Amino acid sequence: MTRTRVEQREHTRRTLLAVSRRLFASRGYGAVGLAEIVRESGVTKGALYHHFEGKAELFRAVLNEVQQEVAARVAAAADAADDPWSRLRAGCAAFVTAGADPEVQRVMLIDGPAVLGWNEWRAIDEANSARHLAEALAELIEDGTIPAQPVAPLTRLLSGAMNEAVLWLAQSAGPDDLADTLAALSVLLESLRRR
Amino acid sequence: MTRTRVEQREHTRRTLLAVSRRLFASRGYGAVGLAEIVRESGVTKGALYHHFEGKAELFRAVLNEVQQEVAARVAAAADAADDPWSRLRAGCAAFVTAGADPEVQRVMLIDGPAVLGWNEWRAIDEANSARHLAEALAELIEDGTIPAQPVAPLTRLLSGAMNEAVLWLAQSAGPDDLADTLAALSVLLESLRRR
DNA sequence: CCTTTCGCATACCAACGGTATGTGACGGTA
DNA sequence: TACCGTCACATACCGTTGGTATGCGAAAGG
Repeated sequence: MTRTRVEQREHTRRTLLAVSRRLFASRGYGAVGLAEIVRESGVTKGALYHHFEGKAELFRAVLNEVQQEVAARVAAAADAADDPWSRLRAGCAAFVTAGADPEVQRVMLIDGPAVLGWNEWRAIDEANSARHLAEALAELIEDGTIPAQPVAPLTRLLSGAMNEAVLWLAQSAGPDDLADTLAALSVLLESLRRR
Repeated sequence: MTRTRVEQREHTRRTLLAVSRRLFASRGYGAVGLAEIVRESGVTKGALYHHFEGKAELFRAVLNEVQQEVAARVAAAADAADDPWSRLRAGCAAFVTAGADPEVQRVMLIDGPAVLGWNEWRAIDEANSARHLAEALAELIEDGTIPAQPVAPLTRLLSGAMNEAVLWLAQSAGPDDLADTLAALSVLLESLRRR
């Protein structure tokens, strides 16, 4: 059980991240105290502040982790498709299904903007999952599938629509809600195509 | 300056609401302490807890106030139009412009879901501004302008898109961004029309 | 081995949200 | 108008929280 220093360091850091991620996701940022995090992590506050600058910084690390996982799932789904239009549709569907995880929602969509501020949140979002959406749209504009227009506003509209859809689906519990939402989203996406 | 009891009560309550609204909007819910609120209001914590059950309840009252103002602006714009389709478009445009106020954004769109939870936030949103959107869409579905489909998912998609658009516009600062966003939104809305 | 570094524990603090209790003025009643 | 109950609010206090300063023991480097 004797570890090297880098091993021990990484172990503690990962434990803190995993525990705080679970607690933040289940009860929200404000309702979780540092005391509980360090208790369940088996360390003390000294360890926490040795790895992170504070509670907000710890949350930022958790958010980054969640964002990267979602981005990976979106990217994987998009890469499986071959033409640009299929990539957009597959990526959007993957995002909506990935957001079904309640852990993702609370951290990424609810507390994220409130804790870090909307600007920082958007920067993280843009650097991960939303980037794929922007790239897909840019590609479709370049090849003429979508009429020429600024990419940023369109990206934000669609990103916001999907974020809200994910949150709504999480507690609507209707069996057809997912299908209905994806159908409505399809209509919106389809409308972008040049006819 | 001698007031009756109900006058005094209403005066204190309004002052607390106005001060906390300004502070919550400018620096966010978490960064504002009750001490500062009561100091700038010229009262003590006893007064605050006499009018509100706690900090979250005070925030809820502020959010309700903001929501009702936005809803009033949306309703006014929608009522000015005569046909259902114009009402939808006018209401959407009014919402986006009403959201330009930074006070509205931080309270209504950022801190709202995080402080009260998404379910409560959505209930307040639904009872105010989002209700007009749902009603307009239902009307358009009934008269056949929009193909028959569940109203709720569509409402959430469009509401989310506009919420995000408002937040993005607040700090993009580009002169054409508002026009571009409204144009992209128009395309999305137009796509719903039965052709 | 001896020293430095570093990962973390311990002890502590200021500030915060929240509560219990006191108080003085208003408002109805005789 | 004297009285008294109610009510709007002030005062004083408490437990918890995020955050910090310092101490310590084991691993790395020579």
